[in-house]
Amino acid sequence: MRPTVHDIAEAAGVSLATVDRVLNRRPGVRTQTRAKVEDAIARIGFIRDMAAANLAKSRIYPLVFIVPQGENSFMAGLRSEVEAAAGRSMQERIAIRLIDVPAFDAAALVKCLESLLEIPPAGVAVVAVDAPEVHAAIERLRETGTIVVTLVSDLPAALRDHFAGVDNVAAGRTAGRLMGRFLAGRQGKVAVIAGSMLVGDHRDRLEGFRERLHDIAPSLQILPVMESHDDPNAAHALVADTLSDHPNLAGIYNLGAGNRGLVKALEARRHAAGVPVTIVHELTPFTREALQTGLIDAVLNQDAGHEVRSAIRVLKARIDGQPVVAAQERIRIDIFLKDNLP
Amino acid sequence: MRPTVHDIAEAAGVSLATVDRVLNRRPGVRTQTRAKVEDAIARIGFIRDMAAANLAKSRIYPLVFIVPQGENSFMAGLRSEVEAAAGRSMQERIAIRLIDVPAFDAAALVKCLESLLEIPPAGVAVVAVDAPEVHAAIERLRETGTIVVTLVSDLPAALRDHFAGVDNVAAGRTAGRLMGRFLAGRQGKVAVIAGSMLVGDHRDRLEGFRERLHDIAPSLQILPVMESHDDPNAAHALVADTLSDHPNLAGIYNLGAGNRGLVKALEARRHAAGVPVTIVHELTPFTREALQTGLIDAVLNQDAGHEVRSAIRVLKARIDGQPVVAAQERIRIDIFLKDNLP
DNA sequence: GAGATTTTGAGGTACGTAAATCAGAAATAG
DNA sequence: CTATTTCTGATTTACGTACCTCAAAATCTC
Repeated sequence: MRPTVHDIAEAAGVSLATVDRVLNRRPGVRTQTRAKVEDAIARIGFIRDMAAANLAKSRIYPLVFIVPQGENSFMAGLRSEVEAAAGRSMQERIAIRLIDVPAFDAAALVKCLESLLEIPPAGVAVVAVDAPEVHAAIERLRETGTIVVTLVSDLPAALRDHFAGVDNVAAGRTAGRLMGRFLAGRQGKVAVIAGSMLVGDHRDRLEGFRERLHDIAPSLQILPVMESHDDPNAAHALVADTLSDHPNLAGIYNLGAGNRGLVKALEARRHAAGVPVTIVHELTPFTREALQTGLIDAVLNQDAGHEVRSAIRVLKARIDGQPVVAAQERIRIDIFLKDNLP
Repeated sequence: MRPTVHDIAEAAGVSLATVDRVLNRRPGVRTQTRAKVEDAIARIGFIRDMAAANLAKSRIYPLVFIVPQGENSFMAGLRSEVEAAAGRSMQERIAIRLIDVPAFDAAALVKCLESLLEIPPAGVAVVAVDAPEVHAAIERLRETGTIVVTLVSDLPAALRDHFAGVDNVAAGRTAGRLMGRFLAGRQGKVAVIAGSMLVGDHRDRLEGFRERLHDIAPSLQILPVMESHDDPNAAHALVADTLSDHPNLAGIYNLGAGNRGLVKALEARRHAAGVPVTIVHELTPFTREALQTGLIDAVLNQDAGHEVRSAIRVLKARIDGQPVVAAQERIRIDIFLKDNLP
């Protein structure tokens, strides 16, 4: 039988009340006695039954998810995953509040974070904007004891408790390798579209892509990076223009959102000779369709559902001071081809 | 506040005892009364607090994992994931028994399944061998109320409650596409090595590979399939022979295990001109190393840890008659290149 | 309509932990 | 050596569900 708090009390030769004081970090225990109890806990291998503890506390974990507003499919998917998780809140003893903030807006994010200071939730998951004022706001929040995990977009590691997202440099390298291999030995030009070079993720992806493509296929020439601001219309214009400027374009890499526009521009040239190898990020209804019809060659994806569920698991664990199954919480860079679509 | 059993009693105008009889399918309730209670449950949206229920029952879920013996790294990894999960059994209220059976041996598997009939566990996860006698044994086991999920290798859907593994036809197609794209427009021969054509997974992968490679790169010629019986030494011999018979071999696809031998054979030719494009299955220390050094071009992988954890989650849910988050339980076909290694 | 049978109610204990109260013991200060 | 403060023990209630017993009520049988 698994040891209980009573067994600790017996093993340590103290009362249940004292064990409780130690376990729940309540004051009024001498260091000596505390050590005795902690020793007993280690000796008999006590593991707190979290289910029973939560029952006794009638605890719910108040969690806040802060997600950028905006039309793009990935963020919409992320939001709906958060909502789905909120729907399971009863069973999981969590209470999720989803807050929308304007995208790429550090000031708005700071304001949102500050509003949490009044009644700090137990945990916060935030799609971070990497700016000094945001750093400061998160620091203040964490000082209240709130656990903070970054979602999709990271901050320097010291500022948050965990990151639920992918390694974007590696994602860029992966895109670079695929581009290089798919264009095996060919010469030509490759267009790169970013959302905004002010965003960390996009910078990381570009860095990785450049590095790897240069390694593998030095004969390919990367055109100057264009910025779509994650807007489908802008992406459409950029791609259409590039395609008419460079009829023999070898490849296109869109490391931001706005794939809807990109696909539209490609579609217009569907039957032209020499369609460029196209690699994009995030599996959405549009990219899925384009992958299936062959307009897009590969989609690199981060699974928003996994990210949300992982963030929740990690938040709960960290709030309870419990360990995390690291391998389970690593978000992978999925490569989707037409054949391994989920 | 979330509704409790007391709320049901009140809403239905019956006593707690009756609610309990209905909830736990105990006898002695008139159909009429039962309906009243069930109606109240639906009306107030009662969701049983499983944590409290399990606490009251001091329940543990007795689970059995049946995994093939054998040296290959993938199965060893799978076993160690099961053991890791068993190590968390305290916290998750599960009791896992891990049973080894000889690989690809239907009779041994049947014997093992039959031995479970005496004290049927609540759930069984089995790496299935697809044979009629196995079907029958699993049917008998399920008749006792045991939930059965297949792991890695599937059976016809009607025979099991769930499959925790990947779509192997899709995996084969994915390999075929990668091979075709990496060999863009080249002509030549592609060698395929299977473990055994008697195993469903391997047949599926081959089917998918052939189909897709033929679509994409009809100029490539697939050599007759060789069988390694998942033995590294056999794989080594097969690859070495093939390489000397076909010095200009364009590609190698190993859809079974035994990659250690394959890598060794490739290594011997490392500095020869025209190393073949090599695609294999399952990320192990050997394939990871070979991917890193560039001997292997791509590894298709199924994450054994995910499969085991998913199997456990599904077993627990099915045992309790609870719903499953389908998206969370879909095991993906991971494509690993040198750049997106976890 | 009496007796037998089935169905329902009321109440309790248990699971493992949290959290509180209050009395008593031990340590520290003066 | 008191007076005070700090620690510790004993006990109780609660969380939401399961499961048990015993009695009472309703229904069925002849």
